[in-house]
Amino acid sequence: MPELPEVEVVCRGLNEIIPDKSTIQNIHFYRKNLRGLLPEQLVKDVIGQKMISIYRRAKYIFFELEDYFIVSHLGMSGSWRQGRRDRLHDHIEMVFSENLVITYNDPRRFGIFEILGRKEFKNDQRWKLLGPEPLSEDFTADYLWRHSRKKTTAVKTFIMDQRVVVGVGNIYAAEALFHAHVSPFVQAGKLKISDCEALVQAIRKVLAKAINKGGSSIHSFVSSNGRSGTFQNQHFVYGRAGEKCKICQKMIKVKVVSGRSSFWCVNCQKR
DNA sequence: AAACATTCCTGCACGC
DNA sequence: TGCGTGCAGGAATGTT
Repeated sequence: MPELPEVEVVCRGLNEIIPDKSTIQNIHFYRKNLRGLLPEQLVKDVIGQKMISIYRRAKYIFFELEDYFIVSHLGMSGSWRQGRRDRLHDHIEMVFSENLVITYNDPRRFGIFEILGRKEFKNDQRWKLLGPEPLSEDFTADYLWRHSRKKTTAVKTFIMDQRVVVGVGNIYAAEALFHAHVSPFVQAGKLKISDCEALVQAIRKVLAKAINKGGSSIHSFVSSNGRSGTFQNQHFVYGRAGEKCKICQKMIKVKVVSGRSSFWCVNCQKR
C-alpha cells in the first residue's frame, strides 16, 4: 500500500482529524508483537502529553509530543483511521478524548509503532541514513548523478534505495522510470546527466500527482478519512503487464529485479 | 495459489 | 589471505 504519496495522504488526514494541542488520554494495544520497541514505562509516560505536530519524513509518520515522539511506519499494509477498534487487524487505539480515537490497522504487521524520548528520537540513526525528500530542493539531477557513479545496481533498485532518495517504492519507481523514458535495468552508474534530469522531474511529477489524487489504492488502501485514492487509474506501467502501452500501444512487460516485479514498456523506455 | 505495496539482515563475490 | 564494500536474496505475514 504505502509509498510516499499514500503516507502523505494518511498524514494529512490525521492532521484533519486531530486538532492542535489534543492530549493523549490513552493508548491501547491489542497485539504485542508489532515491530518497534515499546517499553511499558514509555507507554505510561506518553499519557497526558500534548500533540505538537504530526508530520511525514520519508515513509514515516512522526507524532511530535511535548517530550516524546511516536513513530509510525505503515509497512506493507498499515493504515490509520478515525474511530474505535472494530475490525480484524485493528492493533492500536490512540485515545485523545472519548469521542476522538484513531485506530491502527495492519494485516501483515510489517508496520512499526514506537515511542521515543526526544533525545533518543533525535539521535536515532535511522533518520540519518535517509536521503533527500524527492519534493524538496535538495533532490536535484546533479545530486542523483553524483550518487549513481560507479553503482552497478539497476536504476530501479537504485531509486528505491531510501539512502538515495526517500519515498519511492515499487509502484512509483516503475511509473517514474516510464515517464523519464529510462529502462529499469540500466546500471545506475551508466546514467547520463540528462537521464538524471528526466528522472528527477519524473519522480517529482509522479509523486505530486499521486498525492493530489489521494494515492494509489491497490487492494485496499484508504486514507484516514476513509477515501480511496484514484491514482492507480493513472498508472502507465505498474500492474499492467500484458496490456497495451498508453503511449505506443506495445505490450507492457514485467520482469523481476532484486526480487520485485518491474513493469516497463520496451519501446518507450530505451534509455 | 502465487504474488505482494516495506525494511532489515545475511551471506556471497569481488577487489585491493 | 583478509578485510571492506556492494549487491542480491530472503524473511517477517495475511490477503486476494
